[in-house]
Amino acid sequence: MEIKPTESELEILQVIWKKGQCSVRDVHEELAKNKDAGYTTTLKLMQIMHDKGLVERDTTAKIHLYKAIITREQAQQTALDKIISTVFKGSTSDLVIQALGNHRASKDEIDAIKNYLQQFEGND
Amino acid sequence: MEIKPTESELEILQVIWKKGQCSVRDVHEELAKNKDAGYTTTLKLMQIMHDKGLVERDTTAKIHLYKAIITREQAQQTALDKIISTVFKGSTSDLVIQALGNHRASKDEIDAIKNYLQQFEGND
DNA sequence: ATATTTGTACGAAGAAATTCGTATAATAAA
DNA sequence: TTTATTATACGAATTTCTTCGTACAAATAT
Repeated sequence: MEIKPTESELEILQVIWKKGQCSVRDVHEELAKNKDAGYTTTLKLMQIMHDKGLVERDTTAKIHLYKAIITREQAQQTALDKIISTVFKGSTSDLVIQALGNHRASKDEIDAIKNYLQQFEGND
Repeated sequence: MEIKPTESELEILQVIWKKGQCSVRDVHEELAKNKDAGYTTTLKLMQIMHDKGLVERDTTAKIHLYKAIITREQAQQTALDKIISTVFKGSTSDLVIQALGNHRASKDEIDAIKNYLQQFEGND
């Protein structure tokens, strides 16, 4: 089964991931800070996401509450796989180096990565 | 000005980046290895890419030759920026760690990255 | 010279994603 | 209780992306 949220779906998932559980209004108001689209647009998108199985919802109350089914990690992996194959010639290290180079990672970020790499010491 | 090639445009750009300069047939035959779409589909896409300013072309001969305007690095950066902001909460190190963790980077790749990180030693 | 092949141009169908208007039910306020 | 507000449902218009058919020009082969 494919899990490839569209652009708009991703914006919505971000809000849900952050807040954990949301009504359509919760999501819409969060989106409205950066974007302007009608309330029913957000509603419709969330209904479609439900149809697709990206979110589940509790409809016991009048205000339906949505939760993510797909995890942030899954979405991250899907997104990574896609760009590694489409723009990075399949090379993970190219991606990593480009990411570090142009985003001017902070010292903390660099440290986190160095630290992470430690575990590969002598593993060959 | 926005530069956001679509999925299909990216497939075409990959071929052009690799070969440097291509006719529609060059691109189409390369794509045909993994996909099957008609020749005129590729042609049309490349014409649209020209309209959008993703590629330039030399029309002096009957067979038009296309070159990329947008570089692979630009496309990489755009793609990275997008996913870092949409799925990685803005955190480059999260992306790097996820990339290294799940793609089982080879020893060479890990070494390349460690090596790259050397340059940040004592830089703070 | 004529037919075939190989190329571009381009309109338009098809598919997917996004947006919105209107209907209608439930709750809250007057 | 009537009115206003706040929900969901859902059809349908719009937009963007993809695909292809047809027309026609140029080069090549017969």
